[in-house]
Amino acid sequence: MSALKHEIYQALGDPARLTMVERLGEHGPMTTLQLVEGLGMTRQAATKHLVVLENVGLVSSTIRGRQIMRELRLEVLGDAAGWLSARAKEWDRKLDALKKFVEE
Amino acid sequence: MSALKHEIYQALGDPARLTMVERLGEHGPMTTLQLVEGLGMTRQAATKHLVVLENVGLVSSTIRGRQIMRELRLEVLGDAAGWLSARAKEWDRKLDALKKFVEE
DNA sequence: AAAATATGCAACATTTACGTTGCATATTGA
DNA sequence: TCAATATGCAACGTAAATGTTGCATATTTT
Repeated sequence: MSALKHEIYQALGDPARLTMVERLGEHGPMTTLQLVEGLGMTRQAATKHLVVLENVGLVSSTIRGRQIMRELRLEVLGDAAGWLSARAKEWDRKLDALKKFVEE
Repeated sequence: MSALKHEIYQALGDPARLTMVERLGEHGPMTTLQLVEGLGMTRQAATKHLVVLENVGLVSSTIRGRQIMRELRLEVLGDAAGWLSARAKEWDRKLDALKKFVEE
């Protein structure tokens, strides 16, 4: 599932979802019930968040018997991070050049 | 105005706001009216988006007579980009180690 | 087979986000 | 001074996001 740029950041822009992403990054694949722990919400609410993350490609799911393992897709996260970093650097150069131009 | 991590991504997670950030990065400081051009919304709507960007520190404003110059704060954007990149790399190592451990 | 576990799905309530219209205010330029 | 420009502020409407409850289904485990 490929997504527009802003959709990735929108997905990361919710505290519960960012926490889930962090957990998946720190501890590897886990189930809905493991992910919902301590978030202060129901399993159903957590599932909705996971669907959002899945829709933008940040998380993938694999059925394991009666449970579903959710996994962080680092390529997608890496792309989002890379794009932002590249823009920040690019704009830094551009705005610097612009500043010097104005000062002349 | 310092913000929680997810708030920065939430701010970037709207197409109109991301476009504004891109414009400010590409062309330097500009006014509300310049920023709203081509976005297909009223000036008042654009102002609200700019307030969101300002609240998370991504944009700063300076009054210039009857107009307001909006400026991209690259340090803040760089921090957000850096944090995401650092996590992506860190988790890549961790999950790789985890994978090898499981395979044994 | 029965109980426990892990999940899906749908209806619903509440809040937040996004955008509009209308009018007020301040600054600039003719 | 008067018109044009650039903006602020508030009320309002609508749609989307977030969360809940209740019940159904599928898979272990005992």
